[in-house]
Amino acid sequence: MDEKGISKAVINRLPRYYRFLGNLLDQKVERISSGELSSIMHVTASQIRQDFNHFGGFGQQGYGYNVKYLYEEIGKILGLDQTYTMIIVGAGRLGQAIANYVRFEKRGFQVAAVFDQSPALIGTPTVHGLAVQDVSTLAEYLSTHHVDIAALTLPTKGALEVAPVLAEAKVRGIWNFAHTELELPPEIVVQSVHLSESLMQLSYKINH
Amino acid sequence: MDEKGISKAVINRLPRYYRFLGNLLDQKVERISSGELSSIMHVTASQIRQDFNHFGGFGQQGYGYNVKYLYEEIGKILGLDQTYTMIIVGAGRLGQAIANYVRFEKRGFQVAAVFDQSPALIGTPTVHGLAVQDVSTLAEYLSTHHVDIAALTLPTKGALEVAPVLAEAKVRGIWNFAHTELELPPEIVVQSVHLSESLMQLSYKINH
DNA sequence: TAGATTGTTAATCGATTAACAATC
DNA sequence: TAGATTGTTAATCGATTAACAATC
Repeated sequence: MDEKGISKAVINRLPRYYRFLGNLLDQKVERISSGELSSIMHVTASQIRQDFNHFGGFGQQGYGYNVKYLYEEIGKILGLDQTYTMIIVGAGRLGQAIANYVRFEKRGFQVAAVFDQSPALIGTPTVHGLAVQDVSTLAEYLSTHHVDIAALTLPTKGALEVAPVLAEAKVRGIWNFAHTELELPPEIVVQSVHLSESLMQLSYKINH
Repeated sequence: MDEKGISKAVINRLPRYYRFLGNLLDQKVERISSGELSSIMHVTASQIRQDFNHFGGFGQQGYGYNVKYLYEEIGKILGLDQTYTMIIVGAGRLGQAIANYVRFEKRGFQVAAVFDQSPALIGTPTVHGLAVQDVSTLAEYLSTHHVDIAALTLPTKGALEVAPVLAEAKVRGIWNFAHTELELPPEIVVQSVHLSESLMQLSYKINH
């Protein structure tokens, strides 16, 4: 299990492998060869074998890969065998969508609190009876509660204000939906989802 | 303007350039060199010059790049000088977020209709008075209205059912938020946003 | 003109694909 | 054992960086 120095390209492919393997599991497929997986996923068999080998041999010569085992191993590499406490900062439609989404889709990510700045939203129950808290009380909340991940579903200005508060509290990761880069100490992981950039890429492809 | 054969890596970077240049414009910056842009964006100056040159010389030796001109040219390359008619299929929280988002954030993308399958949502006014229509009437709608882009903000099963209807109507692009690949004729562009994969990547990074 | 900075070629680096020996 | 398929090395391809001549 030499997981050091795995290239970013490989990591980015892991969730897709995980999704396809999950589908195969649902279809009760027990084993699969790199060649079969290759034709389902439209990538080369060579890449599949190369990718899996970065983490040590998951397969068996002459047999292929055990779907359940491979699925679970990739889940472990991705850290999906653990649980994470998550807060949502920004209780607008996107924040609500993410809160619900994470709750239903993924077991390991537990939404513990939702914050917003708008008086109109504060106190409103959103998901599963979680009341929206005032974002001005965020620092206080963080001083008494452990939080692994904060999802930032609020406008740029708010995100820039909130980022240092989260850094101070040593949150482990930030899932950033705001249209801005966040300047944070290197130990805090930032994963950004720039929806406008995705839409621009779609726009480009439509025209070329 | 030789826009043929531009690598995917370059295209994926264009929206980010566009965002930074937009910020610079807001700050009334008139000109910028690849060196300055390099230090702001944390990429090499060499890459910046290489990227821009794929589309023909935007700059001037000894001077740098004119921010406004460069911003507009990249906008054109991305197709942001045009308008697009868009529909949202799936009127849950994510669909509502996207509908609002696209309306407010980006001028060129006009939301013309919103569809859902749930009786509880149909008829409900969502954004700017757009009533949610029954997804079973989608084919009919498409036969009488021009649609450039469809955003799929509904579960996998629904997305797979709706995709061929959209293909039949020759929608130009699909912005896919469902956790699945869509099998479509090659002339239909698919841009997927897999939120769960993004969250898994965050999870990985937290642990490594 | 001199200084600055691009445009562009060449060198390096990294990622993907091909090939095949190892082995189940 | 023979056939299948991995694990892994070598070859290819593509993308990034470095260097510098062109030129504003």
